Amino acid sequence: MATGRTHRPATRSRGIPEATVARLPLYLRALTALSERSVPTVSSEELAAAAGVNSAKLRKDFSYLGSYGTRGVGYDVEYLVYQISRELGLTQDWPVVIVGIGNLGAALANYGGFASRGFRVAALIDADPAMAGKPVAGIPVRHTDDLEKIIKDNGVSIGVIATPAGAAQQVCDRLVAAGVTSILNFAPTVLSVPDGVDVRKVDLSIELQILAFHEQRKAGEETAAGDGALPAATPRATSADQGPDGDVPAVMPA
Amino acid sequence: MATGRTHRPATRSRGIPEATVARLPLYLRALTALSERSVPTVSSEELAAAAGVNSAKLRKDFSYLGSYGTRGVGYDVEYLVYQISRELGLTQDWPVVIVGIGNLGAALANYGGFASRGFRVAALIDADPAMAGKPVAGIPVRHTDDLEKIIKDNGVSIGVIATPAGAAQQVCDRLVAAGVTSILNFAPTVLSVPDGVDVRKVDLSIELQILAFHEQRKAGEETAAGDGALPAATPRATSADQGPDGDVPAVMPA
DNA sequence: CCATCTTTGTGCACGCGTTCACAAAGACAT
DNA sequence: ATGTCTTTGTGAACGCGTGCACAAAGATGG
Repeated sequence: MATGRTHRPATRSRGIPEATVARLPLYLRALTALSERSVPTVSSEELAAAAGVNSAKLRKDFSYLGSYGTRGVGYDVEYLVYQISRELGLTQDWPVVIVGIGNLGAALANYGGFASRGFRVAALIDADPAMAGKPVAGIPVRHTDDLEKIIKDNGVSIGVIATPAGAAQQVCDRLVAAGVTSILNFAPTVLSVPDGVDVRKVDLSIELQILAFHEQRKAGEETAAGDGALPAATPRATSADQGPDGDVPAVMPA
Repeated sequence: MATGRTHRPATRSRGIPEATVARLPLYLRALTALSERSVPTVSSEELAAAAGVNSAKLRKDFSYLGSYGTRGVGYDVEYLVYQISRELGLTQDWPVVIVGIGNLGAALANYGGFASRGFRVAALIDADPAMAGKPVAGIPVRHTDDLEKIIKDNGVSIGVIATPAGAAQQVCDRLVAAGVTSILNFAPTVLSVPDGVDVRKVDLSIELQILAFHEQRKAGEETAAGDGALPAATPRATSADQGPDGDVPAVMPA
C-alpha cells in the first residue's frame, strides 16, 4: 500500500480513527456492489468477507459512525451506503485537477473511478506548450501558466500530481499557494507542505521493493529450513544467494 | 497510501518490523540521491529530513539492520546504499509481468522506475487478441493464453495486475497457480490468495476518498469554530452542509 | 407473553509502532 | 593522553489498532 499522511497528529477527528477512515471506502465499495444486486441487508460477517477484513474490526469501525445495525438481522445496505458516503464527504462534488499529463496522467484522466464517486476532473494541466489544447479523455489540456486561475475559478481543493519527480515540489507549492489543501502524489519524491495540507502518496517503485523484500525472504526460508510448502518457486536469477543472514558484505567503506 | 498486506501475521521476519521495511525504500531513494552528489556521509538528522521522517525512527529502523553508523559522524552513504539494497533483495534481478495493457498498464510499462532498481519487465500480457504482438514501451504484448508459459519460462515471481476489476481475481488465480507469489494489484477489487502469497494494492479511488474525508472535516471545522487559519477554501459545491455532526439523516430505511 | 436464536456493540487485553531521552561510543582538538 | 563535543543506538513509556469473547438487543416462533 502506498500510504503516507502528513499533517495533524491524528487528532482523532470527531472520534473516527485514521485506520477506520482508510477502510470506509472498502466497505462502501462492497456495499455498493450489494446494493446493485438489490440485497436489502447484510451481516457483519458477510460484509467483512466481501471487504476482506475481520468481522469484529468491521463492527468496531461502524460503531464509530453510530449504531446503524439491527441485532439479529444485520445492516441495511442502502442506509449504510448513504451513511458512509456522507461520512466520507461523497455527497458533495469534489473538483480535482491532474497536473502532469504524461503516460500516467493520461491514464488517470481516463480512469472511470474518478467520476463514479463524487470526483470530477475539473482540468488537466501540463507544462508542455505542445500539449496545450489537445484533448485527453475528452478534456482539453491547459498550460501550467493558468494553474492558479484554474484552481480558483473551479474551487478546486484536491490536486493530483503526476509529473516527473523533479517538478513535483514546485507544482505542489503552486497548488498549495492557490488554495489546494489535499494532494495525491504519484511522483517519487517526498513533498513538504505546510500544516493543514494533507498529502497521500502512491509509489509504484516502493511497493515493488516491499514485495521484493518478502519475496527474498520466502526464497531464503525455503533454502534454509526446507518446509516445502510452496509448490513452484524456481531457484531464480542472479548472484548473492548466500542466504539472508550472516553473509559478509561484499563492499566495505574505508 | 494504498497499502494492504495479506498473508503471514507479521511473523517479524528475521526481526525487521513491517513498518520499517516499508520505509527502507524511502531511505534508499534519499541515499541514492546523496550518492549521486558524491556526499560521503550523512547524519540521521539530515537523512531523516530528506526522507520525511523523524530521526529517532530512522535510527531505530537502521538498528534492525545492524550497527552501520559511526557515532559522532553519521552513516557512510555508499555502504548504507549497499546494505539496504541487499536487505530489500535488490541485488538480484526480479522479472515481473504486467497483466492488462490498457491506459494504466501501458503507463506502468513506460514507467522508468521499473528498470532502475532490479526490476525488469519480462512480459506484457493482455486478453485482447488485437493487442497481441503490438509493441508497448518497446515490448511486444503477449496474449493471456500464454500466461502460464511466460511465468514459468522467465521464472517470474512478481505480477502486476492492471486489468479491469472484473478480470482481476481470475488473472490473480492464474498467476498464483503458475508460481507467482507476490502481486501488486491496481484493480479496484479485493483479491483472495492462498497463504504464502503477498498482495499489495494501489487504489486511486480509495486514496481520493480518504482525502475527501479530511477535506470535508477541514471545511466543517472552519465553519463551526472559526479559527480562520486556512486562507482560501471557498464555500464549495452542493447540498448537505449542515455540519458534520448531529444532523438528521435524509434517508431512513423501514 | 415467553423462550430461543441470531447478530450487534463493546470492554478488555495484547502487541506493534512511535517517540523521548540518555548513556555509550567514537572523532577531534589540545 | 585527556577532555570535549557530536551523534549513534536503545531502554522504556505511551498510544493506537486489533481481535477475543461476551453481554445486550432485537427478531422470530410457539
